[in-house]
Amino acid sequence: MAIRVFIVDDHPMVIEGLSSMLRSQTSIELAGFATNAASCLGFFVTQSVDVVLMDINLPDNSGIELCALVKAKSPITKIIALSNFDQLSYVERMKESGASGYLLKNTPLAELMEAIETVNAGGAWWNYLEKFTNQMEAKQVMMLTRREKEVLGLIADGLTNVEIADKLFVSSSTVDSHRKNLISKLHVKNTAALVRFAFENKIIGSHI
Amino acid sequence: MAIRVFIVDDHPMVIEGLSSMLRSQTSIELAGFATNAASCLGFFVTQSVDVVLMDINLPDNSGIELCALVKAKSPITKIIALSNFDQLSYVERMKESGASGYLLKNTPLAELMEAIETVNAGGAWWNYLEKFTNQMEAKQVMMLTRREKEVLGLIADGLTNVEIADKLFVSSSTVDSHRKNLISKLHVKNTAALVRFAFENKIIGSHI
DNA sequence: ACCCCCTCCCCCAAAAAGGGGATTTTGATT
DNA sequence: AATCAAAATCCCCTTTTTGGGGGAGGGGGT
Repeated sequence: MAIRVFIVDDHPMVIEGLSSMLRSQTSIELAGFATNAASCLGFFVTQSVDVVLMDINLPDNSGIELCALVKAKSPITKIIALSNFDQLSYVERMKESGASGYLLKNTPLAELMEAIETVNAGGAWWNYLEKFTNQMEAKQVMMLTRREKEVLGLIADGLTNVEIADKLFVSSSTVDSHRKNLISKLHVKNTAALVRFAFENKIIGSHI
Repeated sequence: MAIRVFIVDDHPMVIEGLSSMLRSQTSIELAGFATNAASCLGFFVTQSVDVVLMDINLPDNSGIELCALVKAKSPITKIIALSNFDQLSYVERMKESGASGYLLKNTPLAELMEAIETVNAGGAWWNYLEKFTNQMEAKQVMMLTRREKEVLGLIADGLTNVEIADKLFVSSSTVDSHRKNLISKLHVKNTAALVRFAFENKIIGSHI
């Protein structure tokens, strides 16, 4: 019997990525998806699934609340929280709200399947801590400051250092520093890769 | 009497976007949707609709063939082709295969409704040419060549002109030309914006 | 007191942008 | 087979923008 999975994420790209990965798996049945909390709750009025992959950051309702609401409507359903690097602080709160596991959004298929099967069988999947403490510096990688994210967004808009400096009322040297820090923190070597990385990891695009 | 609409697109995000737009319209009845040609044809074995919104690019069968097959099974059904910018070359072929209209995937609701109602009433909706020829160069915008897309992908990977040249066994001048053409065709002013545009319009990254 | 963030500056090399122009290859149409 | 348009290839020039390596001071929070 296939594991019924539901996806909640406000980023179409994430839904697309996950669902295309899961479609290749015969043991998974994609029951549906939602891009906001309301339509997710709407789904659970009439239906239920085995596992929900749920983004922590949602536009209308935080994943933390939604998690509790879904568990209230369908206690058998297992919830796996999804997030990007920069939202790790909320993971513990998801656990308190009834989630059974946690995954980064860019998790490879093998681990995704393992996690789904584990929580579906009643297990937990909270191994993210190991991953990050293992590398010590990886934690740094995730932590983009407010200003850095802001600059990153403007870089992706196609603005040059001077233009960004102009917009933020700072010197172009400052913007240059931020740019260099971004490149260094995200382990990329130029702006193109920076923008791509930012997009794929939804560092920009989510809460601009 | 509501216009029965069916959606065919391999991107869940597109289906979700379109259906959520159409759900708000009382004059539309969403009859169903499919993410591939096979399940679309399956639907038409037993049922029929007034209008099909059909992606040009499908995984198992090209929209061009599917278009003809659907028209064969249900001649009264009107088909509107859907695509992104970079697939305009196929639009004429859709017309030849029996489609009644064409829309970009990110078309606003008002125009979407107008198009559906027009083709349902027996009319045609091919005004994309006006939009693009209005700006003369806009037609160019959509037409990225194979090589340009290839270079764009490598640029987004973070490679420099020299590295790309090395990989493609051409001179860096050539890659530079492609880069300039991309910037010019897509109406952006630097690489960062180029990468962003490419991502948002799924010229790259559509199959992560 | 300390660390991190934000701010700003230096130098220099590398890469990209903006403007030209040119030739060969390829594909489709007579 | 000849032709033509489009694509792909290559080169010149200059200016602007990034990238890589530093260092350094002020302010806020723990």
